[in-house]
Amino acid sequence: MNSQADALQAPGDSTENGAQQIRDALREAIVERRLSPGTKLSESDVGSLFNVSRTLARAALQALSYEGLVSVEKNRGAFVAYPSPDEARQIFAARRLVEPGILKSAAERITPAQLKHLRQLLIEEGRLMSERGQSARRAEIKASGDFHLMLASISGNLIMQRFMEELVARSSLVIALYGQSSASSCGHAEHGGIITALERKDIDTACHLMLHHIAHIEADLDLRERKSFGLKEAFER
Amino acid sequence: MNSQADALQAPGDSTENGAQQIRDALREAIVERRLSPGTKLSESDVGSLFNVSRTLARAALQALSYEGLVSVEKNRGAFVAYPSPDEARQIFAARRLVEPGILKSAAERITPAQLKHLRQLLIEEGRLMSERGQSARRAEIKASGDFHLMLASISGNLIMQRFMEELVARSSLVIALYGQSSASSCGHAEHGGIITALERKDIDTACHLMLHHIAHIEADLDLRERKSFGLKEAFER
DNA sequence: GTGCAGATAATTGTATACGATTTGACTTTA
DNA sequence: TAAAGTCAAATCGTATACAATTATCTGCAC
Repeated sequence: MNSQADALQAPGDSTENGAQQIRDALREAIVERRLSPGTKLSESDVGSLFNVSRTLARAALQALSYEGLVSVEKNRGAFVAYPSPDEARQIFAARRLVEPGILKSAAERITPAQLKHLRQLLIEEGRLMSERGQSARRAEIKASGDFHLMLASISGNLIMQRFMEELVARSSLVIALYGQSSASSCGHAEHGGIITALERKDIDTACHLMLHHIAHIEADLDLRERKSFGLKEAFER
Repeated sequence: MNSQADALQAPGDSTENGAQQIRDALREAIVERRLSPGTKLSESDVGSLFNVSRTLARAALQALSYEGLVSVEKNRGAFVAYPSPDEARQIFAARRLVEPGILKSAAERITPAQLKHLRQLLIEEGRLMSERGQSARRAEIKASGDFHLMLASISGNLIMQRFMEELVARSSLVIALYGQSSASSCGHAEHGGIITALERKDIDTACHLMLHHIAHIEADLDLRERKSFGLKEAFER
């Protein structure tokens, strides 16, 4: 069960208090796909893994359930969320709904320094793509999300930023479940295009590129209803 | 301290489990302004008020802090959130950002039955406006928010619906703090206008009306920085 | 009377304990 | 043998206990 939950224990800022530290470590593990959808996260196991009591483990799991990354079933336990195809569609619908607005907001406030920072992020992302190894893959996933989060941060609206953090994290789960071509490579180029449009203050183009970008990510998903695996279909092959 | 926390204990669906029930009751009390911003919510007090242990009270308060309705300060306790003017602006900026999109989504899916339901909600809202008494006032506040939540519900996106619930609840706090004319009366007419536009499938008009509506609510706020009340200005009256 | 220092009270942070629910295995019986 | 019933293990739900932190009060020096 914990074959995949080995190298957890994220660096941690050590300035946070117990439950938050665990929550952040678990979230990172989920977003970077070291923990797969459906994995059971029992309170005892989480607690002993981090050397804390069930109390704190439970608090962390509750927190993650508010973010949609963990689903807790009454009297049964917590599991890494396993978003349904419909849920996946809603997540991307939400992104299509808010990201153009965030981008517009960001475009109006962005400073040259921030633009430079975005470019750096893009370069780093490209570098990771060319590297090999699981660790690089994880970092790439994270970097790809960070681009969108950076835009939210630039928009200056903390509420939208937090919402985007949730959406990006949940998107990562969806891609882990339904993604086909493991290459989010095309995404990189699109990020570049958006930055270029931003540099030109061409907001409309930037928004359109963003919508296309989200559509591309979604197009790479296979969201056919494998409804509970039919109970029969699961064996007739 | 609890002079304003008397008639709590909301009806409750009795199908929920402990902490959620308390969370919902507290949220309702906050949104309906029976609990004012800044009110201290100590774990013991909340627990004994609902006849549960601190454990559950704490869980409920944590949950509310994720929604932004309660702020918990380390080692000091939980308080009904006291949004800063800047936070208030961000809340409304977020609403301007997402509500047109939600409205568009809703317009595409709305059924005649749902339109009728919206109309009914509007009538109920109007009825409450004409009534007198605190209880009617509370119900009016709730009904006014319910209009926006209903639209989110019609949009069919659970994620956006939950986000709107958070935004509407936090807006209620902001209005309680910074609202000037206690009359959100003008809002009623604007709700009606939006419904009418929806009936005509005139999405653009509906979105514009929505933006104006949000702007009007925000315009009724006095968001000047009363920075810590100056320590002198607070008493020279 | 003002300011500092230590003690005391109140409140949160975390761990542990116990009861309730679910799950899977084992036993019994037709 | 298959179905049903019963029991034991694991896990969650909640309460309580204790430790750590913060706020408040008291007393003393100045």
